[in-house]
Amino acid sequence: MDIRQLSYFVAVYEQGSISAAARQCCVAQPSLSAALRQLELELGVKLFVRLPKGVTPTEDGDKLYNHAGKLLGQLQSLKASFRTPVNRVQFRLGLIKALGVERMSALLREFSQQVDGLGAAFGRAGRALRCPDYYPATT
Amino acid sequence: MDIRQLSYFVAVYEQGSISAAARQCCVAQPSLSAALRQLELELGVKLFVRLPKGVTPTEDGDKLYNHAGKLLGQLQSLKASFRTPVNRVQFRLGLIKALGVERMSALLREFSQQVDGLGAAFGRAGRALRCPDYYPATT
DNA sequence: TAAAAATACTCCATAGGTATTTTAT
DNA sequence: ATAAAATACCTATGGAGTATTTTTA
Repeated sequence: MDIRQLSYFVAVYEQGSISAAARQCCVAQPSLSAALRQLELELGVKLFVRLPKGVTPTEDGDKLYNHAGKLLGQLQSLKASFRTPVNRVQFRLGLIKALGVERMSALLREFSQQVDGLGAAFGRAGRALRCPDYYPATT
Repeated sequence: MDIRQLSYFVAVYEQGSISAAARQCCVAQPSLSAALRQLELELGVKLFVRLPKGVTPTEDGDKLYNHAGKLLGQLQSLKASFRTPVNRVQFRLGLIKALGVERMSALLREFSQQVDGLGAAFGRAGRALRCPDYYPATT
């Protein structure tokens, strides 16, 4: 069990649908299905009943949701307590799809390295990630 | 930030040494060093001062330790609330090093699949992991 | 029967290992 | 001088993707 699985679970719980949660989390639907399966396997309980139109939590699902909410909340407060209140500077960043993921990613990496303090906000310059085409972000 | 990093951090904090914590967690010392570096990078603070004989927490290290303790505690209680209080059966399991990790791992996997309910206790039959030779478990 | 979930694969980022060098008192 | 931490490099596990099939009211 890890943070990732729990936050995916929460998203599914709140959306009432794995696909909708996938759109919200900007990951592919099978990734969420897999995470959910792991969680159910580890806990040894079914968390949702699968219906042809989404999912609904079981009693165990409800129970986990309460726990998970508190836990994720605490993680948030932990992060918040360390986030240095830097003086923020507004800027715009234009990106076009035609650039392609890899090149765009490289540009962003270079950019974030040149702007001092941005690295900390982003964490490390990440890998090239794209929101899956199949699941456009129409939350 | 994830559970793994936080529990490694706690181990280092409580042991006062990365190497000692590595022995305790049964992972190699560089793995802990890496996790710690990630955490410090993400939070943007130094968590320990490195001394020739172990490490001592900074003020930020102390702060994180309090948060992390609560968070890990909550995770524990979450797991506990789902751990079905099965009727436990005692048994012994003999293993010899000469078997080799892969074969031993395969045997354990087969074994845990045959014993009903053991899978849940183990989680999924794990990958072949070995406690590094260099860091024998002399906690 | 149609939308959602599950399955079957492929890929690559990264956790973890070994070996070695650097650090700090 | 020496024990601990950091660095360099490699392997392989598994998270995330795409494509497709299966499920269920």
